[in-house]
Formats: sequence, C-alpha cells, structure tokens
Amino acid sequence: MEIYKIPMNLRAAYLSMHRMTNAHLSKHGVTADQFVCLSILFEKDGLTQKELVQSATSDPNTIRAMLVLLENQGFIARDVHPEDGRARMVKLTEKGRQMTELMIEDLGPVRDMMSAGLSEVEADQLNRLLSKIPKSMAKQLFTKK
Amino acid sequence: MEIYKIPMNLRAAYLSMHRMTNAHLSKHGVTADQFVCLSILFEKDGLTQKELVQSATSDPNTIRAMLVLLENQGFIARDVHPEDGRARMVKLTEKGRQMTELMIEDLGPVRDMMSAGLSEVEADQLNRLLSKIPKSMAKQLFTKK
DNA sequence: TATATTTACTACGTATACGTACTATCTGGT
DNA sequence: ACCAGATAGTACGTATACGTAGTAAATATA
Repeated sequence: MEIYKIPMNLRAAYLSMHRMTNAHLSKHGVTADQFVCLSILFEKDGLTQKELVQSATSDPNTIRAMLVLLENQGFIARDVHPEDGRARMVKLTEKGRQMTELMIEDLGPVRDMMSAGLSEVEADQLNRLLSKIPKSMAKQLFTKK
Repeated sequence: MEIYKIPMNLRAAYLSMHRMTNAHLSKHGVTADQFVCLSILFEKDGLTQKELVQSATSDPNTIRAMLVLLENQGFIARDVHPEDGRARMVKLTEKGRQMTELMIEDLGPVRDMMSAGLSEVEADQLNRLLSKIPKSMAKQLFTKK
C-alpha cells in the first residue's frame, strides 16, 4: 500500500526543505521558521500572536520564543493590543520589512528548487493534496473530545 | 503562482501529522521521531547509526540523542560494530520489537486520517510529488560546493 | 609501514515544537 | 456590578534539528 509511505515522504520533503532554507537564510541571521513569521507579517502586518500561531501552524510557546528573538534583532515590535489588554500586536519594523523583502528575493533559488521537476499542474495538485492533511487532523481533534 | 504555496502547505501538513502522531504515541512513552527510528529497525534490524541517519532523513546528532533515550527505555541496544570500531550497531531488543509492533497497530487511525479523502491514485500521486523534493535539494547541495 | 585523510560517532550550543501550569484580562450570565 | 469561565500570553521542562568542533578508528597514499 503506497498510502503508508506518505508519512515518511512528507517527513523527508519537509526536513530537506527546512535544512535548505535555513542554509540559505543563515547569512541574514534568521532561521527558516523566523522567516515564516516575517513573511506572514510582510503579507499582513499588525497581527496578534494568536493570529500568527494560526497562520504559521504553530503554537503559542514556539511563536513567542521566535518573536522574542526577532524583537531582539530589531525586526519586529510587540506592543500591547489597543483593545485587548491580554493580546500583543506584532508589527514589522522598517528594518524588518526591508530585510524580509531582501530574504524573499534571496530565497528565489530555493523556491525554484522546490518546484524543479514540477509542472504548474503538478504544483497545484501537490498543494491540493497537501492541504487535505491538516484538515483531516483537525477533524479528528474535534471528534476525540 | 501556486508553486510558491508549496512550502507553507508542506509545513502545515508535516507539523499537523507530527503533532497527531505524538499525541497518539504518548501513552507508549515514545515520540513520533523515536517511532520513526523504531519502525525503520523493525523493517531491517541491525543498522549502524549512519544508516539510520540516512533512512530517517536526519543527522548524526539527532539520531544519537534519540537512540540514547530509546536505549535508556530498553527498546534498543547499541553495540560496537564487529568490523568497524568507529561504528555502532543498533538493534531492537525483544521488548522494543514487541512495543514497535503494538505501536504500528495503534497508529492505524492516524494512517487512516492521513489518507482520508485521498484515493489510491491520489496517494500515489502525492508520494511521487513529495519524493521529488528531497532529490532536488540534494542535487543543489552538490552543485554548490 | 608511516602518515595524511576520511569517516563514524560524540560533545556542546542555539533554535523549534509542544505539553503543562500559571497570570492577567476579558466576557457572559445573574 | 459581580463572579465564573474563557482567552492571550508567559514560564518551564523535555525532545528534535542541526551547526561546529573534537576523538578514535579505518583507509589511502607515499
């Protein structure tokens, strides 16, 4: 059954992408995961940490740790949310925005590698199939409790 | 361009699978990644750490850390390789083999979730597309140095 | 066969992933 | 207005991922 090979192939694909991305970003002093946060904020700036958690498919502790590091580097700022005292509003600094733009450009070769050997149709197919997996997992979470 | 959504979809799929697998395995006292090692050894017992690194798409440090924990739990044994004094031969203990068999059975629901909504043809397709990614990454590693 | 290089693993440090527990704030029902 | 429950974020601990550097054993080469 080929179905049972999905987990290991998914693992291999993710880890190799992650390694390659880290290697390409190291010269900018950020990690692949930090870049995920930055690029989300680049698309839509001014998010709460909770919103970042959802966008990045992560969890509150992990996001916080990354944001603290990004804040120390001066890439983002975390201010108290104007309407909700519990929440933090995360925004790119000017430096953060410029650096993110540079990194996005710099990652062009990695994006090309990712899609090397994939036709447009295959890329769509891959995205469609991949996006089913988190949905199936989420569904199960509800039915379990 | 849908091509540029692949990284985030890959990330979301991998992380959600990983979380779900960890949740299902926690009652056995092992992690999803430790299970990866165990299941590789279940298929082919008596591997060196280097071989495990390759099979698990990991690195020597990570594999070692996991093996130390698995050894402490009595699931595996690491003996010096009979022909290569530098290498370690990793083998499942009887307990490890039995536990792995139990875990494989116990993960049935997670495997079913992974393939929920995927036809046999789609699963093959997904495997085929996923397996291209590590190859593209490896190719680039060679041309870079 | 002496030495240089490669190789398998280990040691250590930083960043992530995430569970559990806790604090501060907000919200809904009374 | 009050208070119980929900929610956003923090604190802390363990396990992974992986870079860099080191050790010991194997291999290549002079």
